[in-house]
Amino acid sequence: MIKGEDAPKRREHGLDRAMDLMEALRRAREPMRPNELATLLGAPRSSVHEMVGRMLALGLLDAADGDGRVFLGRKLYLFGIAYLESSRGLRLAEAALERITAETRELSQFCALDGNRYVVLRQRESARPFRISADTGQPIPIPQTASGRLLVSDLGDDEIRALIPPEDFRTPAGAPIDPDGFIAEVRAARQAGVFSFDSMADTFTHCFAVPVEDASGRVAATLCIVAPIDDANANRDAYVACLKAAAEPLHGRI
Amino acid sequence: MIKGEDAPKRREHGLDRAMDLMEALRRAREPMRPNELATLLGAPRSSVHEMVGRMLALGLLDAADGDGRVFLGRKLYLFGIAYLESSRGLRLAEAALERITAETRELSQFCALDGNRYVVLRQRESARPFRISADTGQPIPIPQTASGRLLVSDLGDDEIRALIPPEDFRTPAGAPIDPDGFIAEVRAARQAGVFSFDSMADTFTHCFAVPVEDASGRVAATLCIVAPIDDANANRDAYVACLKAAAEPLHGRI
DNA sequence: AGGTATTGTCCGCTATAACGGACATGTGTA
DNA sequence: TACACATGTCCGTTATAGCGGACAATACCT
Repeated sequence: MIKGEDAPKRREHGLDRAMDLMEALRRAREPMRPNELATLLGAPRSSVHEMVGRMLALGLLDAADGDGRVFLGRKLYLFGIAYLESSRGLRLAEAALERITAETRELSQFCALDGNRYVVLRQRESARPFRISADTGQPIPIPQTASGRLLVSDLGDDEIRALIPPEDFRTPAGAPIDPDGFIAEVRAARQAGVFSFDSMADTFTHCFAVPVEDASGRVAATLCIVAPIDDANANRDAYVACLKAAAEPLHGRI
Repeated sequence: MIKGEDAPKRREHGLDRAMDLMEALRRAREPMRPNELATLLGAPRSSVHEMVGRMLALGLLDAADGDGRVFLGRKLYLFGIAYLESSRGLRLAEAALERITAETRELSQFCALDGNRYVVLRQRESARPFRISADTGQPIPIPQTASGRLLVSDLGDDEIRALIPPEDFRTPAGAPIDPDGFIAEVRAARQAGVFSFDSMADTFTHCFAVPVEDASGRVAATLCIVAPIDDANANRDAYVACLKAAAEPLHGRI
């Protein structure tokens, strides 16, 4: 199973290359030139040019601006809509979020892992005057999130260390996060069925997260509340109870 | 440019095959087995099996249910979100829809072509008690829609006939639509800068559509209002004026 | 203007991915 | 039970897609 160290001229499969291109554009969050993509990925320029051309023809990429820059295409948006409308998990989650925000008046989120990063799949914004919001779908280092403690809790210590890139053990501000302490929090969170802490993204919010289990009992997603710190302190028990109650009908149905 | 008629054992490129699979699943709107997909597409079973396996590993497809059925994967949803958040056209359209529905209290839509079909890309629902809604992203035969008259209006007569499949010249109920009459409506709609008719999808709504032009002056999308027939009759001029005003800032920016 | 760097295009080579067909397994029916 | 059919897996063959490198065109400095 272990491959040789000296990569002896691997020739990449087209689909993998296409995937790399789309992921690179998603991370960049802005259009790029074929050559930029090639250098960023360390891929042959000619291959990237040909692949970009083919993806443009299919609508997987769209031409941006006047020059040669490209970005994710409209086809991907249409596929995304189809996924959204046909995913039982997301439909159930939507109902759960509605219920949570209706009851608590706080921002609620449905989150999962995307590879080795955390992402918000759906969120329900509160009707508060000062609205707390976040970017849906944006990959975030796992250790920076409350949900992250739960989403990796089915893995062993070594698996967790192998999954999370070392550079992700840092706060948004750049301060290091201790892997041992993180893993300790992971174990405690899974045990308690909840994790909460003051957000690392700002200084005025507190995040609660509870697990949503799949049919085999593994943590497949989380439900979260992001609340102003004062609210969080005042309503901690009610918020946690609300989250757990909302997660109940989702277990085994994700 | 013209290929030989007798397809002499064409071997399909992997990316095209993957695209065919995803499109088939999108049209089916439900999970399918690899074999179903193979027979539906007329593709080799072994190739489809291998491709499905690779796409599952990449997250482009997800396993559905317990058995071997697959559907569009979460990755596609995440790409769709990235497109949505980075598309200037959709952002502008969102603002236009908000304005239209705020002013008219009617359902407004932003539409475009997806290949040879019409799709709703974004919509803004009215706050009416009897809400009129439609499925976003679902491909619909061009002749069944008011927007369709505008979206093909940059093509010549022959190009229009070549683009639209013969079976699409039918109402949802199955009644035939005359291609010549359709093309006449196309020309009149482009001339007037608006098209409206009673919806073919039901018996109680009326649809208005105005074009949104790209930088080269071609119709790249449409803005629409779907209203109860009585409202449409009572407010025709105001609705058309509202649509044209909302479309104005979008021209050349799509 | 001259020179350097960057980007897009073209083309032959070859590793390999799509294919076809055989095999194995499971499922429903007579 | 036996048969027919559908589905997943494996493997050798061969068309071809990804690669590397050369070339051309353009932009950006000095």
